[in-house]
Amino acid sequence: MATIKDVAKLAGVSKATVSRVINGNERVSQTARDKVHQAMEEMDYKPSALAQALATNKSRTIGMVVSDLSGPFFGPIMKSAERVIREAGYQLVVTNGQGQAELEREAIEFMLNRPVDAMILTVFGFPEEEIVKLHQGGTPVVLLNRHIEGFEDNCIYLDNKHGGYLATRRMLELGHQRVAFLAGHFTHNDSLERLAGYQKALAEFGIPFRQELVFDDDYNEDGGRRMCQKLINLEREFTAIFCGNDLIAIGARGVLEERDRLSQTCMVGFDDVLFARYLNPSLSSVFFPVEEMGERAGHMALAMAQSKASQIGHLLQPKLMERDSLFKLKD
Amino acid sequence: MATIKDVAKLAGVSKATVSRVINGNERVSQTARDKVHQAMEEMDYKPSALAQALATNKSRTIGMVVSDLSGPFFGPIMKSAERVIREAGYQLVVTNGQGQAELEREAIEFMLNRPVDAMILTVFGFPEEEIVKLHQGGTPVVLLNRHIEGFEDNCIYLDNKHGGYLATRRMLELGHQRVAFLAGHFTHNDSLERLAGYQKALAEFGIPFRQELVFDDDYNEDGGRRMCQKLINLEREFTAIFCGNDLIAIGARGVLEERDRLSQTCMVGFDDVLFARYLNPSLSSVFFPVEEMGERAGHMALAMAQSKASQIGHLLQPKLMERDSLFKLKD
DNA sequence: TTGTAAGCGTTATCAC
DNA sequence: GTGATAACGCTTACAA
Repeated sequence: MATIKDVAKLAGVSKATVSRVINGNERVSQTARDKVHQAMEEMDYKPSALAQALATNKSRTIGMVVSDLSGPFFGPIMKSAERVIREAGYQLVVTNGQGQAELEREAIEFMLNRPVDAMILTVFGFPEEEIVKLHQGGTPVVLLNRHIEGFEDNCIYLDNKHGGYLATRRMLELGHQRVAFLAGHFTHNDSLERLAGYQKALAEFGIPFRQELVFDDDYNEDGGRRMCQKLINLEREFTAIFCGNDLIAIGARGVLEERDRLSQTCMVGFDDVLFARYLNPSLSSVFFPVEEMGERAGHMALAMAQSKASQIGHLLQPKLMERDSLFKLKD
Repeated sequence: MATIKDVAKLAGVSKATVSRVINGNERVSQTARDKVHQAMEEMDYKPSALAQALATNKSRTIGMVVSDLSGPFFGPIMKSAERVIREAGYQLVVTNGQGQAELEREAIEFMLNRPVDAMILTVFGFPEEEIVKLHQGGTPVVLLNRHIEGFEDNCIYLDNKHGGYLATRRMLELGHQRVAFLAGHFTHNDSLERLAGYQKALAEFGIPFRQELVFDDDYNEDGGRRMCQKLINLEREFTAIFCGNDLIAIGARGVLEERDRLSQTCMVGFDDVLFARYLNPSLSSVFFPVEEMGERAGHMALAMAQSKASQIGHLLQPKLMERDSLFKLKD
């Protein structure tokens, strides 16, 4: 690998001049500039990002910690963030936190030592204070799907309450009076917010909130199965179900089908992951603008990495995607 | 941030000694070692991976280029590779190549300047010679899903022919005689190999190969739709369809359903992505051991990064997942 | 066993 | 405009 020294020698100038040419903006004579360019060309010289980083204390790298490197939810977030970041000449480094505090901490430390110029975090186990401390410690943080008081400027999150409201309202409009809510765990703030939206819609329609129609469990297929089984086994009356996410919906559908109630049960999921539309009957879902979240996260992180101010909105709006699983109450 | 110098001063030793302690294996007196450890603790010292990389010419970083950062296929590959790599104390850097030569080249250059100790590539546009040259240039390359002659030791790929064979054979066993093949583009080697398996099965059953039952198009839902429409519009007789991947299968199913032929058409997809089992009727598919591929890729890249020999298998075996969409020929 | 000093490939501060 | 030269934080001969 050719170094700046080699280029300098070949071009007959000093390293300093070559460096100036590389970094564009300096005052260098046209003749020197030409010689340098030619030499760089000739040697196929590429500056070492490593050495640049050491010298400037800027790595042009953005770190990202996600809860699941695979999976339909984080994929599009990563993808759109990566695009934005790469277009800016930065590089994205992603690691998996798996939603576990320990792994998340390890992932973050890893990136700190690297280092990165900013971090995009989707962490659940990692405590609030530490996130704030991290940011104050000099590594700017963008926090996704989590809302820390006094730290709002660094957070990007969905209007979960409105999402819950949209889904529930639509089912009520369609005549359903008994709408169950199979939430994810209420330790997740998202779940609580969606519950609030659910309640708001009920109130608007003058329907009393029934605690016995609300369940919480894991945010996955098994959780969905368990909640739906309880719902049925306890003989709770219902004609519609609002699910905390699409995986829960999948699990619940399995149970409904076994009990031969699938076609009579109105259902709305959450996130609108890719396969929702492929199911049969297709699943209605509250669309989560994942790509937009990724883009905003990328832009925000870049701005912070360059200590620029940015006017990026913190709140994303959900949208109800109506499909087969939404229909009028049958009697 | 505390540096090695600070630690040395606090511990009352030289930087060299601290460095020796950090890197374990050197001969350092116990007393010195203790003092250093205590000082590191006290200052919460973390060595700069950057400076280490510059000094040693090893970055403890593995780069990966995928064709799609989101999506059900690459997610699990990345996830398992990341786990393996992280457990070894290395870091994975992923970038998106989108299957486009230009982007792929850019992504690779990005990583070269970083630099990375090894690369895992899933690239389609990037030319063979350049891949080999890259490897010989000193950055070890692991190549996924592509098979370059004379470069086999660096490739990990699926036995596509066997996959095509398994799927087709099963449909023939179930009595189907007219099995269509909706492939991805035949510019992909994978497609050609699967075709070979398809033909092998036909031959075994003494059924003549009919070119008019084979179509090629994009490896996605739209491609599947188009191929299936052609198949039907051209009035080709068929009772079973083998699809080049699960997205093609999804597209084809859509068309079949519109024509009211879904329940009578036997179908097998390829890859066995997450949602195949969630479809209704559930989709049979040739399972692609993506996680194993990711793991092997990680191990192989690590071995290469450390110039160790590795005995990692290059060929992965597919498996047929039988679900609702596989059934006996109805008459 | 330990310290000194050179070097990794850049940038940045000075003089000239 | 340009060139020495000292950083940046670490590793690694080589000497002691």
